[in-house]
Parts: sequence; C-alpha cells; structure tokens
Amino acid sequence: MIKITLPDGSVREFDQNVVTPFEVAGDISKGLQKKSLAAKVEGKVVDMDFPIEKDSELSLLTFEDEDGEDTFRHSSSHIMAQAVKNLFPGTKIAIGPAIKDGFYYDFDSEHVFTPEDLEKIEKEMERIVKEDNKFERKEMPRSEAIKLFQELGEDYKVELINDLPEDAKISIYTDGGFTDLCAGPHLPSTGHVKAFKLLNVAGAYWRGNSDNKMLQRIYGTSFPKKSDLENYLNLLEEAKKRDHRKLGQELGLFTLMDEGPGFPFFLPKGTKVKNLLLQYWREIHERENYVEIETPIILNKKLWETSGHWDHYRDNMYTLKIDEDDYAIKPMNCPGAFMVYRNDLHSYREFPIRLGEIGRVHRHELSGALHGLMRVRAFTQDDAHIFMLPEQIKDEIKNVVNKIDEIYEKFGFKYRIELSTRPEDSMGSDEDWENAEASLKKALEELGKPFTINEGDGAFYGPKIDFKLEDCLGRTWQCGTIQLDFQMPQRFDLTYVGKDNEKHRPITIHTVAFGSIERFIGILIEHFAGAFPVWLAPVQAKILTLTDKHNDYANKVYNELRKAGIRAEVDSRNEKIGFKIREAQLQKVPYMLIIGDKEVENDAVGLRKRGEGDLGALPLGEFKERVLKETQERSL
RNA sequence: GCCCAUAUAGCUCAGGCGGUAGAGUGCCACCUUGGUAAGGUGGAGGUCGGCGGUUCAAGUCCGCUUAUGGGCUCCA
Repeated sequence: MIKITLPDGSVREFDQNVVTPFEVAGDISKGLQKKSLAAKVEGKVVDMDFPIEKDSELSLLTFEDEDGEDTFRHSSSHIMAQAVKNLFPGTKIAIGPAIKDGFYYDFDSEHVFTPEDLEKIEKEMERIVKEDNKFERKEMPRSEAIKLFQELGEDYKVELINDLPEDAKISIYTDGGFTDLCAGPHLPSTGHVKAFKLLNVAGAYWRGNSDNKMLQRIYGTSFPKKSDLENYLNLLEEAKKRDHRKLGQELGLFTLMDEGPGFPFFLPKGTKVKNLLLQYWREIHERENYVEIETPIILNKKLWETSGHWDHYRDNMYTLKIDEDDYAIKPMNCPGAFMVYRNDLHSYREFPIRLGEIGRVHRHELSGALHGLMRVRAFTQDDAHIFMLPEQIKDEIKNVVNKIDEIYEKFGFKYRIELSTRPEDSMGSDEDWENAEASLKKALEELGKPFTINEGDGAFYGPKIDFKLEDCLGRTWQCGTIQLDFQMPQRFDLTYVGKDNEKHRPITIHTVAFGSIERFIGILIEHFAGAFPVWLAPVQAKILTLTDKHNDYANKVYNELRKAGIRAEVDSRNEKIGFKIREAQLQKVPYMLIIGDKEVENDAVGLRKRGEGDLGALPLGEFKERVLKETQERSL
C-alpha cells in the first residue's frame, strides 16, 4: 500500500506496490487528470507515469504552475526539433529549453531558415501533435548514451553528455521517431500542445560563447488552448504600441539618425522631460547632502592608466590625440570625481563626502547591441561617489538603497535587485572582494530587500547591487546600481586624516539612481505608454479654441499659465474642436482647455482630462492651482 | 563584432514576371466659424539608404556598404 500526501495535507491510499501521478490524478478527478502535465514527487519534478514506490508527498502540475508551464514549453520545443529534423534531414540539434513566455531550440543546419520555413515547420508540428505520440523516458549508462547520439550524428548532444557529472543519470525521451537527450520531465504525449506559434529566427552562439559556431535559434511559444495563444499574441501587439522608439518618434521626444548610431538626438519635448528628471534628481540629492561637481569629458591617457580603465575597459573607450598626447573620452565619471577628491586634503570629520555628477559618458558598444534609448553609445549618468569610513559603509549603502527606492516609487516602478559578484577580468585581492561582497549582502539583508545573486557580473573594480527595471516586453534593464570599490582609492592614492592624525584610505562607493537618464526615459515612456504624469509631461495643458473669435482670450489664458510656470500650448488653427481634441489626445497631453463663448464670459476654461474626458468648466484660477499642486507633489 | 531580416514622400505603407513612382496622413493655400477623438477643395514634397555591377532599360536582379529590427555576445 502506498500513501500519497497532497499539498492540502489530505492523504490518499493506493492498494498497490507502484502508483503513478497519472493514477493519483485520476483518483481525484477526471478533469484534473486531463489537465495535469507533470507532477512534483518529494520535491522533484517528474513525468505523469513516474513510478512511485513508497509513501510520498505529491503535487500535480498544470499549466498554471510554473513547473507545469515549463514542462509544456519544453515538450513543445522537442516537437519543433522533431519537425525540423523531419523537414531538414541532417540538421543537428543543440539545446531547446523553455524560457519565459515560450521556448527555443538551437539548430546547426546547412539550410538557412526563413520565415516561410517557420510556417512549414508549424505544419509539420501540427501533424506530430495530431499523432499524439507518447513521450517515453529511458535511462541508460553514459557509454551507451554517447554511442546512441554518435550514431545519430548529434555531436552537440555527445558534447553535452561528456560534460555531465560522472554520476549523473542519463535519460533520453522518445516520441514517435524522435529521440533527444533530456532530463525531463515531459508531457504525457504530444497531443497536449494544442496551440503554438513560431515567432522568429535568430543567431545564437553554441553555449553562448562567441568563439563557438553560430547556430540558428528558432523561438516559439505554446499554450494548452488556442484562445490563450491569441491573447498572448494580442498582448505582444499591444506591447509594441508602447515601444519607446515608436512613441519617441510619435511624441517628438527623441530621434536616432544614421549620422550618429547609438548617439540619440533629444528633441525639445524629450529634452524637457530629461531636464525635469534632473531637476527632481537635484532636489533629492541636495536634501540628502550631496554636492554637485562637473568633470571633463576628455582626459589624458595617464589618468585612465591609473584608474585601470586602459587595461580593463579599453575596448569600450573612444580615444583621440591632442597635440602629441593620447587622450580618452570618459566612459565613466569616477576618475574625474577622484581627482576632485584629491584636490583637497580631507579629514575623517568631513565624512561621508557625497559628490554627485550629471556626467555624459561615451562607450563603444557593439553595433549589434544598440537598442533605441536602452543601449546607446553616449549617455548621461546621474552619478555619485561617496567617500567614507569603513564603519559607515553599511548605513551609507542603506541610505542609498532607500533613496533609489524612493525615486522608483515616485514613478510606480516595480524593480528587482541583484547582487553581482567578482568577474573574471578584475583587479584586487580575494580578501577585498570577499569583504566587499559581504558588506553589500549584509546591507540588503538588514533592509529586508529580496535580491538574487548574479555570479561574476560585478564591475572590474568591485561588486555591485543592481536595480533592474522592465520594458514593455518584460526585458529587464539595469538602471540603478551601487558599486563598492576598494581598488580605485588605492590606485588614486586617496587619503584622509584620521583621529590618530595618520593618513588612511577612504572607502568609496559609486552609485546611480536613474543609471542612464536616456535608458530611464526609455523605461518611463514604455511604463506610461507615453502618457506622462502632469509633472513630467512636456506639454501640461493644450488650449483649444472653438473659433478664431476666442483667440484673444486663449492667448490671455496661455500667458497666465506660462507666467505661473505651467507648460502650455495654444491650438488656434482653423479646425473643428473634435479634430483638435483628437490631436491633443494622441499627443497624450494631460489637460485640454476648450475655449468658447461660455469660457470667455466666465473667465473659465472647459476642462478635459486625458483618459477621463469632459470635466466641465472650471475657473482659470482653480485650474492653475490644480496643475501647480500636481506638479509640486509630482503625483502620478 | 556575429547570424537572420528590413530600408520607397516628414510619418505609416502599396508597388505580380525589370519599361525612369503611388495611397493615407502630415505640410501649404482657399472655402468652412463648427462645443468635446478626423469638415471640404486644391497644391507642393521622393535622383526609391549609399556605392558598384548585369541590362537597350534597375525601386525591381547581383555584389559590397551603412543604418535599423529580432537575437547571441557584452554592458547603464
């Protein structure tokens, strides 16, 4: 007899020696049996026909569970690989995992896959799904597995097996005529994959290493129901409408030109948004006792040798000659800030010293990596360098984390924190790195902020806490960061005079809140779908005249608003009011002020709010107060 | 940097098999003076991303190149 304990604590008994999750599901209900894709037995994800031989805890996984969804997508990728191999014999298969919202499989093929091929592959997949082949698991010894895949000509699989740990159980799955190396689990059969779509082809290096061969990766997604697939595809369409590159164009915020790949041009409205963000930043930083500096864009090569950039960051730097000497355009602001620190003698009594800098940096990013405002070659960092005593580290980091949290809160952003540790190409002793990593970790833990660890992704001079924000498609981008640095103070021989009247080395952190103002604006545009809150809107109120009789009053309103510091525009064109409203609405202007006879008589404005429609007439004075209040509070 | 795709008017896009370009929108002018998401008529705008080749003839075919998009790699 076997006792199965379910997640709700209930226990079911089976009068047999072996029971499968499929049988357990059937014992609960036929519906659940049909919906279940895989199971978790004693914490391990397994197939529905996994033999359970002893009393166990079991939970059934459906598409609603993350593991169930992954199983579903993973099986989908097998079906795609099978279809590709059927249609293009000789194709070698590499890896095909489930990913967020879908799956991919990497192929090595003489044939170059085209969008038309994707349709053919989908047709073949449909056929395989209709066959409803069972996914059958088989375990085998390493040598046998290697032999099998050698015979199949699957070199990548052989390489994968060779890299598995000595004691690893090697399992393969076969459905219909297709066999693949796979840890599993899989769906009971191919017939479950009712709705799928192949989305695009992309190049991808084998094992993500650019020294390896480039394979062809096909991305797709799949769902148990057709309607779910349609919903997802609609969501993608909707997301495209929020794309900051599209909105940036439509709203006249910024533009990119062939003449400056990766070097965005900010148009008047985009520049306004940028300046409003910087104004906010300056207010916060003044409140937090930062002082602002400005350091040169171009500095002598010697400085970059001192900082280590010349050795560790040279590939990303633009260099130039001035007279006979080598110079570089700064890719980071830190060396300049350290020079400012070194310009004076410092006492421990001054600490912490917080130097802020709105600094434009240039980095040579790979051409293929450029992406709208999100990845550019010139951007503005809202930088800060803090110099302090070792015992101030933890509190200072906490201050900075709280400050970044406050700023992101202002925009209603969800964010993720990652702690990045020592990369391969780095400077400094193991001990320094361990200390640095430990103090960052401790600060986060004491604040109770959840975070994940990103191994080997630190800066070359120290570990860092990264704040990541999402774009409209759920891609994450690093924005804020706090980087601890034990290296630069040594390299620049930074010192302070301590209580003991001796020279000591200060601790330094580098930190940004927005990160790159350009990237942050990109995220902002997508987050608000271009409809900025009143305080950030480049045009806060658009004055729309009914007829040209109303132009004088409209201009009076305009002048009064401008005098009060409200960003207004007048649309006195010879057009109907519906037309002007439509245009202002598409430009996502928060307030529209309709001016007709009624308004002129009562010294009022006909208020219409973006997203809310006609709000009726309001005395001009009241409207002014309302906007000023919202602007001052920076309300969402 | 690598793989694939794309590049036509300010913007969004049409242009089967090669025969020197078209729509909508925007812009300008005129008519219309209209109360909450597109009023009407007319006009101006393009050496079809760039360079080279094939051809009597190239937006269309070929090569190279630049930029953009989707990824990989790398990073704020």
